Parts: sequence; C-alpha cells; structure tokens
Amino acid sequence: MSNVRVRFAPSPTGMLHIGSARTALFNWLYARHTGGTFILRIEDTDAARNTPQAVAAIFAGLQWLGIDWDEGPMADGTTRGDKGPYFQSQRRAIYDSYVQKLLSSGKAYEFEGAIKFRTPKEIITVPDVICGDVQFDRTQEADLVIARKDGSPVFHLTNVVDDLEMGITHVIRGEDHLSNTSKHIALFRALGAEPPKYAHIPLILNRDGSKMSKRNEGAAVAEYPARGYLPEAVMNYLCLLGWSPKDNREIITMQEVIEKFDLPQVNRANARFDMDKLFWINGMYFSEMSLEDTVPLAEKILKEAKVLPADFDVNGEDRNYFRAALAIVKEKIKLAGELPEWMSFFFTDEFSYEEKAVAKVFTPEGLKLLKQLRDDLTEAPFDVVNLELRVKSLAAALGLKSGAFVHPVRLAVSGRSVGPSLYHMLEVMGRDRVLRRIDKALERFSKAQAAAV
RNA sequence: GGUCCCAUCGUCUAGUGGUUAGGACACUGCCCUCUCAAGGCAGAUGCACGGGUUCGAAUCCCGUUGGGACUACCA
Repeated sequence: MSNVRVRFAPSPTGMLHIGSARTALFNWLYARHTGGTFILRIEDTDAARNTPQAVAAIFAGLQWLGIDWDEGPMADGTTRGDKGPYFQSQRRAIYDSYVQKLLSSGKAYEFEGAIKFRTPKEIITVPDVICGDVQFDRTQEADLVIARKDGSPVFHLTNVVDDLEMGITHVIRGEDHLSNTSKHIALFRALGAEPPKYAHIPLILNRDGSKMSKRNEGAAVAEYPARGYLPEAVMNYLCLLGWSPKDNREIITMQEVIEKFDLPQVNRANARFDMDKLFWINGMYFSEMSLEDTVPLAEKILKEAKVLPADFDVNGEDRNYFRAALAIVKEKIKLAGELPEWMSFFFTDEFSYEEKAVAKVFTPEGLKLLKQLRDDLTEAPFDVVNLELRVKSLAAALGLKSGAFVHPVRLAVSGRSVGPSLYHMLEVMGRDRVLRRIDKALERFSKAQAAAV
C-alpha cells in the first residue's frame, strides 16, 4: 500500500461522459499501479443539477466499466473511507470554516456581500507531471470569488479544500483545468498547505476535432451497453487514447495496463474518438467471449429489440435452438447490438425479403433450382456434412457452382442475402422449418412472377 | 481579444539527432469462399509551414499557421 491518493470528482450532470470516464480510468489505473487509494467524490454543489438519478448515472457508468473505488459513496447508499462526507453538498460547514480562516488571516475579504480571495500577484509555476512546468502570470489577475453573496462556496474553493482535507497526493484531471491550477496552487499556499502533484490529461474530441459535448454520439457511457458494446472493449479503447503500451499492440488486458501505466508516459495532445476502432476492438473481445457468457447479453438485447418475447426462457425447451443459432451468428459479427438484425428470422417465419436480392436471386431459373433442391432435401440426413454434400453434388450434376443453390435457399429461409454459414444455418433451423419456408417462398414468388408475365 | 496547451498517414499511436519513418483502425486490390465476417498477401496515404542550431533534424530553438482549453458569484 503506497501513500498515493487520487480522486475522481465528477459533478452529477445526468450522464457519465466518456471523457470523464477516461479521467476516472487514468486515476484508477494510477491508483492500482501504485497500490494507492482511489477516491470517488461527488461535486454536487450545483443544486440545480443535483438529482439522485444524476448521481446514479455516475455509479452505473463506473460499475459497468469495472472501475471500482476504495473510498467514497457506494451505489448501495453506504460509504467507505474516513475522509467523508464524499458529497460536497454535505461539506458546507468545512468550506465555511476555511473561508473563515482565510478571512481572519486577511487573505480574503468581503466584497459587496461575496468573499474574495486576495490572489497573490505573482508568477505561478504549475509543475505538471505530464505537461512539464507551465507558468502563469497572475500579476494582473483579479481577485477570485470564493464564496457567493448567498454564502455558498464556489468550485475552486471546494475543490482545493476537499483535495487538502482528503489528503489527495495527485490530481489527475482533464486539461481543461490546467489554467485553473495556478489559482488552486495559490489557495493551497494561502492555506499553508503543500499542493498535490498535478497531471493534466489530454481531452477527447469528436472524430472531426470538435469538442465532444454531451449530446454528441458516443458521449454518454450508458450508450455503450445499450448498443451492445463490451465493457472490456471500451476500457481497452479508452486506454489507447493518450497512452500506449509502446509495443505495437492494440489488445491489452487491464492487468497489463495496470502494470505498465504511469503518468509521465501520457500523451500531451488531444485525441479524437474513433468509433470504427472501438467497433473493431469490440469484435476482438466479442469473438473471444464464450458462448455461455454471450447468452445473457444476447437474451437482454434480443428481448429489448422484441426479437424474443419477454417471457422467452433461454434455458427452457428452446435452449439448444437458441444457443445453436447464437453460436453460428456470433462468429460473423463484432457487436452484440447486431444480434437482433442477424437473428430475428430464426424465431419467426414472418420476415420480409430483401427486395434487391429477390430480383437477383428469385429468377425463374433460381426458383426452379430452389424447387429441385427442396425435393432433394426431404429424405437425406439434415446435417451440415450431408447438406453440403447434397448441394454440391446437385450443382456438379448440372455443371453449376453451388452458389446457384445456396443463394436462393438462403433468401428463402432467412429473407436475407447475407447471414451465417448456410449449411450450419439449415442444420440449426431443422428440416421442417426449412422446407416450410422454401415452400412459402416458392409459392409467393412463383405467383408473383406468373402475375408479372 | 488575452493567457495557456498541442501539432507523425483520414484516425489512434511508436519514434527523444543518423530508421527504407514502424504498428493498428479505416480504405483499395488479390487469395480463400455459399453470402458476410474472420484469416492470408499486397498497396495507397504522414513528420503543417518557414527559419535557425548541427556534419546530420520528425526529434533541439524561434516564428507562422492550424486545432483545443481557460478567461463566471457553473463545475
């Protein structure tokens, strides 16, 4: 156990921003790397934004990502740590006493009802672990308001007081706070305390370089589980924004990152969020995930998409069918969010047919071949090996490529031109379902063609 | 406007004076193939610009340009 104490201090805004999550991640990594303590503190002094739901969004986001904290409020309402309370809204008396202290030492004064900090007019150097020494000329700066007319303390004061009271050793936060830091250092000094070490990490921008605000796509952590992303993938991707294992690897376990992570190696340039790369990383994790681990995830997503009825029991009588279908689809996709689109036809005969594919595949010739194959499928064993054998020998006998049969069948049984491996799909669906769907397609599209002629 | 930060392929990055500037995503072509993925192979694309320093600069310095942050009695 080292004496490192770092904190993540979000304010409840109704969502956990992906950039905030990355800040939390880097604090967490540093704490775990050094064997220090990771603290969660809720900066909820803005009463307007402070709702239980907004705080819950922070807990939910961190928990989903797998970022745990050693001190602070827990999601179940309990508190860990002896430096609390960890909600700023409950620390008013502490702030008041510090304001008083500054007032009585003459370092603050009343101004039209508010309290101003007599900012030292000097050049202050911020020794930043990531950015190096950064100088701020405060000789011309106006004094800083630390308490409003109504007596409530402002951010700069509460932030400094809490970091001081909670024994924070390293402040790891977004670069947007770099220019605030000279004020914070001045406050620490006025309070007779040594400022913590500072590490300002680069910001995450949109793909086009603009600021990622809460309304932008991908800004809210909650979007990721909703879209079927895996927390391990999001964490892995976030680590790669502003930090690198430096050995040309993209996929890396949190255990390894914890071992290698350190502050001086963090990049100084802002990074842009690339959803394509996250998608790819997610695919890497998704393909490594066991089928059984995928089941609950698939169940949730398929039920939300109404592909499965709400009372569908994944361990009930359709257990094997569900798993078999999931297994052959899983290896074709990168994201659980693709599951509804890829699996809906397994569970209903009432699907639509891709129009372009119909025009291309259900030609008179295509339907003739489909009929021929259908009649060939009634007797032979209905398994992958035999199915493939039947299709290939049938095609060979006619001097055709197997695709001549494959495409019409795929379209007939799924309505799609793309999907899982056909022979596996047929085996999973079973003879009855397959024949039924082929007959249905045959009837419908033969009639349509007769009518067209 | 002022202050501060930043600048290697489209994007994320490796690189700390001497490299054919490496990897990954995305992109293109080919192979494989029942489609789509995966996989394999090949390819295109980059040191923002201009000055220095140096025998030698992506690497160090200055300037320009561009991007970002801050500039609240918000956090």
